Amino acid sequence: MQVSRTLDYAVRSLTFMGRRPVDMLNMKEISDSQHIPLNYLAKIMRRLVERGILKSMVGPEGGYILRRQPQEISLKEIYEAIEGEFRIIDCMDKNKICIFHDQCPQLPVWDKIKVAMLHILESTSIYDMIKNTEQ
Amino acid sequence: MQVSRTLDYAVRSLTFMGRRPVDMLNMKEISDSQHIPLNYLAKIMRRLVERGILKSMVGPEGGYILRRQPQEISLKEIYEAIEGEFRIIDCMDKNKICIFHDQCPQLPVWDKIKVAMLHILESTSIYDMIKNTEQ
DNA sequence: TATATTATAGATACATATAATCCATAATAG
DNA sequence: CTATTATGGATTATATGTATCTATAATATA
Repeated sequence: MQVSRTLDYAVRSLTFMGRRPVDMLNMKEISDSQHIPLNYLAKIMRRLVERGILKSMVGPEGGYILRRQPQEISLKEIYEAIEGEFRIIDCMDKNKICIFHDQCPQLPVWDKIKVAMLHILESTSIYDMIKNTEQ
Repeated sequence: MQVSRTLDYAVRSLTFMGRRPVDMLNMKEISDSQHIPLNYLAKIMRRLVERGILKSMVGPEGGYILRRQPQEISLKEIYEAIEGEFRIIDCMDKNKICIFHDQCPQLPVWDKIKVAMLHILESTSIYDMIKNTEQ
């Protein structure tokens, strides 16, 4: 029940970029400043581009830039870009039905937790996180 | 960010036992009815005994029984018996300080989620879960 | 047009955690 | 005494997460 390092890397990069939302930043700048292995960051950035969170440009002076305002990018989107659909136990997936599924005593609790978490993830934007550390 | 199968096994076993709170049940009964590998269940049971959730008796007619009423055992206790202290990101642990710790934009969000989850885990007992599936 | 710089793509390797198995031992009811 | 049950620790297997490597495609600018 832990936030993966990969998600941490993604959030780190995006909050860093959110502080300079008009600059095109290349992977090396992000990798160096945020202490993320360059090649690993490359894979993360691709997912964020695919998801429509970032725009990329190849070539000299190229790099990445947020596609939308920091206020318009939620933590839920970032989570889903990295981890896929939000689900805290496999059997929430209709395809992975367990024999106890229909009479499972636990499922309502996990669902309640899921709803509470999703609410926080949805209502938190990159901007909100940046504010956290600005005085 | 997923509930481990081990925790699922533990909750499954305890809700099963909570339905027959006065019977001494042996591992084989639990393992068979709940579809949990016997030897793996043995390790789980030990942790629940150590934690004071179960009482065990060795020998013929031995087995396990809840130490307290189902209403008195929270999901949080079960979680902690299996996974240790509740923490959704490593840097919440004082020993694993990250260089960004003091000015981390993410930490307040993860903490908010942690608090919300803990609240649900604390306020849910074995009895509450059993009720979920009784008509 | 050539070159240096940057992202993209996929394959591969490595590390760590989770899940499962196995075997020997201790306790105890009958 | 014997069969039954839990205990304890060692070991193995599997899955997932993390990291690395190499080659390729795009493009600014000299």
